[in-house]
Amino acid sequence: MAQGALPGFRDFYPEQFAERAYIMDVWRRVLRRYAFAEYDGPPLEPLDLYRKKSGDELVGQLYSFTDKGDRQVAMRPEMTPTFARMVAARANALRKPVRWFSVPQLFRYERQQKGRLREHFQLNVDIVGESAVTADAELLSIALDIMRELGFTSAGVKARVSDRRLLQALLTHAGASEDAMPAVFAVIDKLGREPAALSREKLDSIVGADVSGRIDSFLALENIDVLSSAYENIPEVAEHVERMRKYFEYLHALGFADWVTLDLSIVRGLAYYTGIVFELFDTAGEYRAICGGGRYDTLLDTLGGVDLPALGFGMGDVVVGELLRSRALIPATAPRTDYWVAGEDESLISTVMSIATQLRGRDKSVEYALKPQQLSRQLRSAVAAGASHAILLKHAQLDAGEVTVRDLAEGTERSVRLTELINSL
RNA sequence: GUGGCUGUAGCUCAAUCGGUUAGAGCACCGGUCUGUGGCACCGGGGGUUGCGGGUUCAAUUCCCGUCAGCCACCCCA
Repeated sequence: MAQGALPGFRDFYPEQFAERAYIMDVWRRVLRRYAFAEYDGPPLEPLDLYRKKSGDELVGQLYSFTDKGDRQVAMRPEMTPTFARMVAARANALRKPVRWFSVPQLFRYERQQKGRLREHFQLNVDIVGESAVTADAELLSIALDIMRELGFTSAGVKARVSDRRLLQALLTHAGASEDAMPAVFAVIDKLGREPAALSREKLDSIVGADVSGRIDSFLALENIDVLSSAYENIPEVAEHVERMRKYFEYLHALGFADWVTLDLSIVRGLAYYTGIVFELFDTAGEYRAICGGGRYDTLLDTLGGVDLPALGFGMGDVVVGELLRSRALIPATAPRTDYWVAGEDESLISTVMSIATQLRGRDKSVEYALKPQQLSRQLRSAVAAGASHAILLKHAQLDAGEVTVRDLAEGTERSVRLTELINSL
């Protein structure tokens, strides 16, 4: 058997390429509606660019090597550092808020599994320079609008939202100490991925049973109004609850109230997020997160030395593609050939070419048999190619300047002057 | 990186208990067809049974290794 693609890499045959193009078309179409501009950067970056943000554990998962100039380089595993560099370099000149998106191919050296390869295309959407919660609502609205455009409804896809500032305030109010916070976040992040009893046990050992019990009960809250009335008299929490309440209000105004649920256990790893965070899931729970993002107000400072608030999300093509395929939501590709030109015998090949050229001059997609074939065989090829019309050339008709145009879907045909046909296009 | 399952034609599968030249459908190419497509019939190309080693008179079949795929873990995008 022939050598295939490298593990975790994909060959895109025309059928797969069509799926990928469909997804990317939707991404670009929706982002244009939200007035975002597309950018890109290099697929290969200095290894150090990723060391700063991620530390050495992540470096182990990078597709990295030493180039011929003895530079340590890595295939980009994410877009954010590149984005941060680009924004930082022109921070003063850019009109704020910056509304940019990109569709980079990203790489990571990891064992592949469901919904996860060593390479994928990921839509990256970012807003820079706006700290108001309106920006958070606008951002999530984009992710949800994409899912709607792809054919999903609020019954099939849900966004779970949280806010790290709110979670922190609630934890503090429940009695968790500053020192315990990172460990508590780690346990909360793992809720749902490990048995509830184990999580509870870990939590008990970090903060004690009393605090742990209080944490358990507020994590279960899914209704912002309940949360709101429970904490309205506790200023250090109420401030953050109020922001979340507004977030829901704005999402309602943007038309996505049904798609969003509060879930304080959403932490988004232990990464760089500082505020509102969200993840999109299929409601059947078959796939990993479709998309994730949130606010990262300190990252541009860390990476680029520019203190600007920012927020963004990433959405990969692999999970989205699997989900679309399983829900039969990928539209059939349209026939790609407009005309198939067929001659009744070999002597007409030059005429076939000439007519094909005229049709192509009218921006039509045209094919014809490259070797002599019987007319029946040519028509069979035309159908197989998905052509919508065949143009049949016969000596008797050509003498009068006419050709036969056959509608391959209807099975009807008509005789028409060649010049008229061309000029009508 | 760890563990489990699976590898036969481009695809889906077959091959008795380990036994002759590894078969079939679909797809592809051609013929019947000097002619107007999807049908039918006939023919053709395509395989180091993932790869390597072992056991055996004999391995697609049993054993070991390896590679690849799937799934889960780790971790995250």
